[in-house]
Amino acid sequence: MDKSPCNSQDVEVRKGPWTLEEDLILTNYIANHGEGVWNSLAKAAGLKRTGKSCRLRWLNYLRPDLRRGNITPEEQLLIMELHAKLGNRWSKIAKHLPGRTDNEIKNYWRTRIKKHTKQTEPFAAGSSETNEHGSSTCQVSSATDQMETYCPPLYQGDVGAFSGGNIPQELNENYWSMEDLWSMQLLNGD
DNA sequence: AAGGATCTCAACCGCGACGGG
DNA sequence: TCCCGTCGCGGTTGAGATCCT
Repeated sequence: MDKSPCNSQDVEVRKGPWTLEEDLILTNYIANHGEGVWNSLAKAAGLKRTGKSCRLRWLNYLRPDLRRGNITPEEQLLIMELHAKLGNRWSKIAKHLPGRTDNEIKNYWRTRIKKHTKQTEPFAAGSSETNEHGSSTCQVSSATDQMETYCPPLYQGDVGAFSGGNIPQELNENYWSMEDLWSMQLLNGD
């Protein structure tokens, strides 16, 4: 469909970083006409971008109600809490954090977890055999999975910690308890 | 001061859901 | 009911910035 950039009739599609001029065009257009069907918006605004790209740029960068800058400790806690409940449903999590985007939260989470995983790697390596028989609540199938649904090794095999039975089954399988989150707070140290 | 390693974040990609014709 | 266009989401990548040795 859009895979033929040489097609003479199709306007060539720009990719990569947005220029200031493009930002201005998009912002002005939306200010005047509002958000709409993104594909036609891109064309109507005269941008050589896909509607998808315009949408992303607007939602993640240009929207006037965006809060840019450091995630506050309160927001951090909320993110952790919501991630424990919702998993990687970044857009859902973002809805609870006015002014923050799913992309921002996703990036924030991943870098945090990456850091945390590194910090605890020696432990994880040492206790890796615990996962072999699937005896813990964590289903680690790869390094990536470990990052996404990481369980602090201290709790591995210690399912009894959840014996209160308050954790819904589908959550119990992949996500952290609040205790985990609080302990991570301490590890982060900020 | 230089070079390498690591981190951060904007942007792209692929897929599934949804709605209209 | 099927097909097509569009949207929204989650995962991934790459470039620039920053830190470390």
